[in-house]
Amino acid sequence: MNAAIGHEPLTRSVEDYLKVIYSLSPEGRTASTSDIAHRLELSAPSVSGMIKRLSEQGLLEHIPYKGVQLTAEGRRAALRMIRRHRILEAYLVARLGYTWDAVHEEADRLEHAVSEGLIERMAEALGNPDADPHGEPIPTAEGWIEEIEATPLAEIPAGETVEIRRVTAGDPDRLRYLASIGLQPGALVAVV
Amino acid sequence: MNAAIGHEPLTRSVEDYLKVIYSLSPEGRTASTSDIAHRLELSAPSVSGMIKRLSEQGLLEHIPYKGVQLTAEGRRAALRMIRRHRILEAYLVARLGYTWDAVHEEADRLEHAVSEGLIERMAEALGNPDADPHGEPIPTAEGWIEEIEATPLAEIPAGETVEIRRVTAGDPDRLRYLASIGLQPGALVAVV
DNA sequence: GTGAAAAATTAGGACCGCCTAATTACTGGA
DNA sequence: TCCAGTAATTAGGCGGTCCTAATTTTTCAC
Repeated sequence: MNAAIGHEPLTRSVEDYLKVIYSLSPEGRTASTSDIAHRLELSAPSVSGMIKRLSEQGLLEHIPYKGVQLTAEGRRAALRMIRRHRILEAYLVARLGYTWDAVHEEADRLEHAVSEGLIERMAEALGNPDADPHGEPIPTAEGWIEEIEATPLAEIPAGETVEIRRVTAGDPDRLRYLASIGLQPGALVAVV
Repeated sequence: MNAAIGHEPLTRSVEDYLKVIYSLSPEGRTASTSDIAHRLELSAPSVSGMIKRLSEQGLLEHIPYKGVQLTAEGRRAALRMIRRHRILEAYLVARLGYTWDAVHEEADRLEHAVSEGLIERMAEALGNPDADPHGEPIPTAEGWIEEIEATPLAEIPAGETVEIRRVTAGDPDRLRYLASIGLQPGALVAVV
């Protein structure tokens, strides 16, 4: 019945599981119980139990003792959360003076509470950006996400000048340091 | 231990109870179980159970079969939620194009998720407003709330011209109607 | 190929926040 | 004053999400 309107409301927990599983199972690969548990800072049995419920709900496929993969529906829900998260981060930085090291935590809580409508208003207010402050691509409302390709800085030969695409660090201290030396998406750096 | 830092984190449910109890027990009066249940759209036994937990936590005082009243701590928490709610409403209207009939629902969800810091940034971005879009006063961060005095429009004698202070309607349809005839806080109306 | 370590699951329990049904306490009219 | 109606509480349950302890399955090194 709710399938008709697109998606039944998911709990915060479920939303968190889906996001983590999405990021742990790229390209048709599979996420393990213990990796999920580690990322969510939960015990493995808790994750086992949730996996059972989620696969019964059709959000993921589970091969016992092997791993877990999102279904199309699970992936859609995960991308919806990632879109929310990244638009929130972009908005907080652009409009409310947040620094990129501080937005993650705030967005992590807000992403469960904002309505679809508010997210779209925020996106629109920003001119529908396609990346968040860290350079991560923002999925479209339809669930399409750009596969961005970038070469790790470490692999750039000395002497070349390149543009920073994204910064995958998560640690606030590290992010502050990187910002302090100007190492942010869009910056041009010469490798020495 | 958490009392030292001001307040332990409250659950969404608890926050909702405190808000409702605050609004139902003005001036040292008491709120009844059934009124609370009605406002929260919960069963009376659920409310009874929660009241027990909240009074054990020191957030309210309960005289069985008589009613309930917030403690200083409960009142502080309630005012914190009201501040959040009203700043959110003000921000959504001022900065994201919401109309005053649509903000309530959004703020009701966000108020549980925003950080103190975000609320203060929003307030600051708006120049620390002292009322929300409905004219309701916004408590300060310290928990002080303006007692606004206004005369119901119905009590104004015909022929007088007065300024609308606040509009206590909650129904979105009614609010849209009132907005359509210009009946919003700040408007000057002549009573006929 | 086997046995120990690692990973995953099952078993069993707790807490929160809700419910309905049953009971108890209060209140106001005859 | 007493009793009926109303309000509140207690009793007992349930789903969701977490936990620890015990068990099972898999994997890997020898």
